[in-house]
Amino acid sequence: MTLRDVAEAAGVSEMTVSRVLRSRGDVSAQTRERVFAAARKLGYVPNKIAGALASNRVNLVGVVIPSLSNMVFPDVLAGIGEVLDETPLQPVIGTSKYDDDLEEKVIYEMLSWRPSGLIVAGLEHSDAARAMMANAGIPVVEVMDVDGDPVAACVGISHLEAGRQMAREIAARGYRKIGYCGSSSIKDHRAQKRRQGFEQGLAEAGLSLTDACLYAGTSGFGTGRGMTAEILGRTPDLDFLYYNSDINAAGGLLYCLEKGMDIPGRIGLAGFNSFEVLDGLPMRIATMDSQRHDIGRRAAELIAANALTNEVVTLAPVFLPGDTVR
Amino acid sequence: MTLRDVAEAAGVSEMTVSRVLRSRGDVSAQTRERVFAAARKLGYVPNKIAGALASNRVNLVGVVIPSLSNMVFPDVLAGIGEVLDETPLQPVIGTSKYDDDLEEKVIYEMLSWRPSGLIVAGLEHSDAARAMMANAGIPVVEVMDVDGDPVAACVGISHLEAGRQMAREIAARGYRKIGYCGSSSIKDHRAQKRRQGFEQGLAEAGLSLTDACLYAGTSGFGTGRGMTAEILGRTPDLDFLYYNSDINAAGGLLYCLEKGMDIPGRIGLAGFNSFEVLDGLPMRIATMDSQRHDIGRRAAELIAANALTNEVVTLAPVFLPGDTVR
DNA sequence: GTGAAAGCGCTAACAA
DNA sequence: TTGTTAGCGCTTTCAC
Repeated sequence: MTLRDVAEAAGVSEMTVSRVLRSRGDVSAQTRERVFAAARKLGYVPNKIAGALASNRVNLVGVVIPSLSNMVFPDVLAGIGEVLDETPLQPVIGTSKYDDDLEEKVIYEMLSWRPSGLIVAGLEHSDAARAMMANAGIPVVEVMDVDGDPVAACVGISHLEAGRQMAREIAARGYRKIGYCGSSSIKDHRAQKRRQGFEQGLAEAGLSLTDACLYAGTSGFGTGRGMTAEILGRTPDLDFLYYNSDINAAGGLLYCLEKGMDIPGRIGLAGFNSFEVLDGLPMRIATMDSQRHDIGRRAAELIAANALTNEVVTLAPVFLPGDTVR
Repeated sequence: MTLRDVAEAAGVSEMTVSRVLRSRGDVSAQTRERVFAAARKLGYVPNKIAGALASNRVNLVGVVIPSLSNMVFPDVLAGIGEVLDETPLQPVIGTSKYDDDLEEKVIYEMLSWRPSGLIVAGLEHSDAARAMMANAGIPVVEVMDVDGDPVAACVGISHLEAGRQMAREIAARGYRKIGYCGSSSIKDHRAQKRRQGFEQGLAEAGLSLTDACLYAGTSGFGTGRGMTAEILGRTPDLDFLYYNSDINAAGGLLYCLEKGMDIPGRIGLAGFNSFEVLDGLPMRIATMDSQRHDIGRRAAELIAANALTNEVVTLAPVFLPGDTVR
């Protein structure tokens, strides 16, 4: 089923069919109707492969993220989608599973489709991936994080600063024996930066981390619960726990409540990300809104504007005290 | 940057370059090296658009799901990804936002790229969408649900039967005043089928639904909490609550525990889906594993095998009693 | 083992 | 307003 078939059925040239189906140029209402009728009758679906090759235009935007299971990324995608819905552009998602080599392959695959733009999560990539992004000749935006050396445009928050700010909030509230619960994966660059900023912030307040508990695997209530049990078992006099994610913090919260601990008096808790699903826990967890929806929007806006810039857009995360800090 | 550039740099024909880069046919080791070197030096990225047009092969599999925010679908995608990772095929995701017209457009867009297969969630589609799927000429698989009239191959569970089975389990455990909490959206076909099956199952046990509470919007702890407060406020003597989703059930669980209710004695709770993140709640919620990971795998296997069949694969959901039923 | 010619289905550019 | 021509970058096919 090709344009030619439709053209024959409608008794016009292929070019006229092409014009009608793309609403380009002037075509008489009568011809247009005949073409539409023929296309509909034949169930014609245009071949974008051929169209893209001929026009040298591909209305796709590659989006490379580590994972879809981490609730952070669907929110970024939602922001991207909102903006691209107003344009002819369509996002195409690829996942890197937190693996730089796989990310490189995914980026390569995407670029081989000659998309109109590329959005990649994070600033840490293989040299080859960085080279591809730099030479892609299309708008490329690195998202989520601004602490590093972007190859291209960049939209995100400073996770270092987010950690530092959290430390300041905690210190100002008089917590002194502070523990950290997070991922042991060095691949989780942003969580590592938050922890680093957090420790810096504590140092600036004359404090330091008393204990830390790390896990391998996925975040979850069970994970948060387990880490909390472990760290409090080891260091019972901690008066604050900072978690890499709200999900883990929620597990910790449930654990502490079950143990009858006074929150936020005896112990305070804070997480990161601000997930809407969690509204409805016994207490609202102190957290920081990571602005991921806006990050998606801003990145998509740069792509939609065909901006070949290297500008860095730094958004400010917002501290939400909730109920788990004094 | 085209094949021609690489060919010139390597001093061979375009055809030889093409063969080397696709590892097709016999090329001398020496020539192959020269070509690789040239390609690497130039940073050549093949143009899949042109390749696809010439070879009439597109190694993409379209996957159309309602939403990425609903944790159900990332699990299905993970199953699909696992299988396709063993093949040259790549999934491309599109979302319909629970809108039949949008779904139709997304399917149309996908088919216009001439993918090697198509996976679509659900059995309810516009007539045009059904026609496209029937005439796509590629393997098409409808997933999640088997209660209905598939156009193509189909892999899923019976949500009617899942609801019925849950009703049997509840009735067998002696619960008698039963409430349902779920979505008011008629677009959530599978939840509607579970409810319908649930009511049938209750009827078979000589019972009926005492009350129901519906919400518009997204599921979440807050939503579950709110529905639970409302339905128990209205009908305080309910002894069981069946939720459309574990997420809402979790909110209900937290609410009931706060009110000091005896679970599962005074009241029992059950949800649907079995989400791993929720392991770690104060009690394990009674639920049903929806087999979504396997559904993804089986669907992808049909695509990978290039199966142009209309077979229906019915998987069996598994009842998990947890701690919230007697 | 390598190359030349033709053409995939469409659109840009120009002609009528 | 409509049609004609050329060609996008690759792969298929066939020749050497």
